[in-house]
Amino acid sequence: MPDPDKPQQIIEAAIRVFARTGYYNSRVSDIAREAGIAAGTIYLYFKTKDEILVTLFRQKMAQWVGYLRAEIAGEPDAVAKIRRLVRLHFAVLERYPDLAEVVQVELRQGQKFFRGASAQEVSAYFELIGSVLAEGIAAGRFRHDLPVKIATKMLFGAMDQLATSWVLGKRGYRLADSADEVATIFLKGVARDGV
Amino acid sequence: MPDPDKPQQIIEAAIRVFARTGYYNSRVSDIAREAGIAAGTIYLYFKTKDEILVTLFRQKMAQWVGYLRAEIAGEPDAVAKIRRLVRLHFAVLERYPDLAEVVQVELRQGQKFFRGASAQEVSAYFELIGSVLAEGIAAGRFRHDLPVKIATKMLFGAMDQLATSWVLGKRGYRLADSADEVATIFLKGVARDGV
Amino acid sequence: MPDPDKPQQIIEAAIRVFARTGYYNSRVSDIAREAGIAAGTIYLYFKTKDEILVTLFRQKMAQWVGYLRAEIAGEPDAVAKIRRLVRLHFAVLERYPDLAEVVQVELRQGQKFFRGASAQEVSAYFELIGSVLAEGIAAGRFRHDLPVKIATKMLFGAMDQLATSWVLGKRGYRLADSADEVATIFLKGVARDGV
Amino acid sequence: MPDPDKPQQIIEAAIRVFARTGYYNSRVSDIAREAGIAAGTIYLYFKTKDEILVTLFRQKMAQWVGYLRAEIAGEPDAVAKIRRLVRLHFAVLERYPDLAEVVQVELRQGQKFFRGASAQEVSAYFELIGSVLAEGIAAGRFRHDLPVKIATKMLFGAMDQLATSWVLGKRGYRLADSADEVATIFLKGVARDGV
DNA sequence: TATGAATGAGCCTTCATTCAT
DNA sequence: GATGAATGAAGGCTCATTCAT
Repeated sequence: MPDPDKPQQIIEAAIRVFARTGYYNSRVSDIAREAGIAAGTIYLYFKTKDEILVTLFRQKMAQWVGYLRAEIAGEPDAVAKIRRLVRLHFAVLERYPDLAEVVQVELRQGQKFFRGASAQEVSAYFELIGSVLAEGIAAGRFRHDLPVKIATKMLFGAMDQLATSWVLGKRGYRLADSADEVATIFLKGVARDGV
Repeated sequence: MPDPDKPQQIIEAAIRVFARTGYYNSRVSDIAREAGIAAGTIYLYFKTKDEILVTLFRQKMAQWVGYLRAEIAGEPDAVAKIRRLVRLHFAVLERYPDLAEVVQVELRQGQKFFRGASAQEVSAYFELIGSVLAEGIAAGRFRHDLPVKIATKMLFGAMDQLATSWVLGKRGYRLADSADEVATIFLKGVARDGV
Repeated sequence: MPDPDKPQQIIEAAIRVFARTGYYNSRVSDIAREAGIAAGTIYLYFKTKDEILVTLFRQKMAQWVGYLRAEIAGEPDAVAKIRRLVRLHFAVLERYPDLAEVVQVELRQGQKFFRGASAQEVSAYFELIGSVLAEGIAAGRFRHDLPVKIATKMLFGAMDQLATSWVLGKRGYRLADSADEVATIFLKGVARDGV
Repeated sequence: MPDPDKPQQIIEAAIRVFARTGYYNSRVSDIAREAGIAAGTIYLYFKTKDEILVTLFRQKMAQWVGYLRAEIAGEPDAVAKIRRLVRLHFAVLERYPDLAEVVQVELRQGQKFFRGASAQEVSAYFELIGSVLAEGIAAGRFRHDLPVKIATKMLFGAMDQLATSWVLGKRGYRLADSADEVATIFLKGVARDGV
């Protein structure tokens, strides 16, 4: 009977290993050792080394977006939702540092990711942000002529850069402390005039 | 006598090759072929493949930041400088697509870059933005309590994400068209209340 | 208690698999799947993959030679026996194409076969032919100074080559149609002068 | 400058290694060691391990057939040509034992050879034999209704089997000693009645 | 300085075999 | 006996780097 936990264990091990040495500098056998299994075992669950990375990213991104979506649903309006979303974005990264490392730094390799298999998962995040912005426009909280796509990418990029700097700065401070400021600046930037 | 042009030719060739296949999937011999020289010749000018990438990034970042600094110096105030900076950031990427490809997508590999040899060059860009923000605060155009570091990263991240999306979207539209909107949203976000 | 049919089922499955992909390109798990059992089960009946092949060859060769011996026994003289033997040789191959594939093409790998474990079974075939030739010499049908060993190998080689060509030609014609001609040419070649 | 001898050296080394351990049991690094070069060097001249084997076979077969064709051309008639051909066939194998080993035993693996890339080279040999038989028929030395294709395969198979037995018997006798007997039996078998 | 053939360490992947269930 | 998940040794191939010319 195939162990239903193995793939997950391998993915978690891969996150730790990739976070430590980077995808291209990690050997499959490193992942195996980290997972406490034999190298060959990995191939019972993943066809290639690449597939581990793609699966890892898709799964984590999907979980993440799903989690964010559920959490912000309870907020009363678009402004509160954006504030919550930024706070959660940072909180997740702070809670799962290895994951943050992989997502922020390692996954930025052309071809394989945003451009490839995982484009869909990233779009889901964009769509989540976009829908909140649209809600805010409809509610008159944001500029009625706000270019949603641009604003979406700006917010994502802003959060992403804060996170990247934090990761590269070896997490020497609390990322969450920046959340409110980031939200404030962004919200002011997209606010309806006179509000 | 060392040919003073060779290293530059190699770097330009490397940009094209990395843009096409990515750093890890590019062979030194590919760069050599692209540069019209023999593989061994590269080692007369660079100690390792890594060094090509680091040199490339440092040089281009330094040029870029120098160029931006010079260009925005002529602008009358911080607001105009930010607008100009965003426009130029996008214009450069649009003008040198291979460079954009490398900088936006390929260079996001941990260890080797932001975290390592090139941290300094990225900081220079951050400092440029930061100084403009400080100027704006001093001039009363931006919030007097603006957290400069956070705002700096937000602007950089926003531009970066717009650029990345554009590169990954195979440049199917004019990146420059977004410049003014990006600047507008950001400027509004950091503006002094009541201005 | 060991299932007495299992080894045979494995052998029959192996014949089909080897015929399809060749010995070295067949996996033990392929044989298992073909036999409808688990891979591990094979090791209850065979010590190694090699052993399957050796057992297969020995068994089939022994059966084959036994069958031929019995069949030709009823023929009145050496000439009729040779004719019958050639016809049967071809008929068997035509009837069991997978077996033909394995014997003709796959088993020709040095070390493991003629030279090794199966030498005996092949010799048995040679001895059968040799004994018919001797009978023919004694009966004055074949040259009294016929070099029996050479003639034996010639007949075997001739049949073998016809069969191999037929297998490699994807059996696009009736092999049995050549039987009489082969027998005729051979018999004329070894006949006593003036007969 | 690519060494024009390297591929040939590799082929000759491969013949010795394959003769010793068989194709599937030989490692590329074994061939390299035998050739006195590094393993990687082989890949400068051959794309895959398979390609070595195919190239080897094609080249040697072509040389062999070319040599036989040239040599028998000087013989006065078809009968003399067949005698010469058999003698030479055996002589070549006796002179190049490693080649004999590879050709006789190792190359008999389905898929890859007779059936694949080398079919053409084997056919060339068949055609050579066939043309001599046709010549003999035209000259009235062989049966006018001789089935040339069958007879061709018979002669090839006969020679081949003699050679195989000799190789497998570790060459404990002189193969050439059988040449005349083989030729005699075959020639008698195909001779025109009453000649 | 320039070349590019040669090197050989390194790694992904396969698969025969084992063994706990 | 039967299973099939797990093992881990093995090997083909790549490619950064070297060095004789």
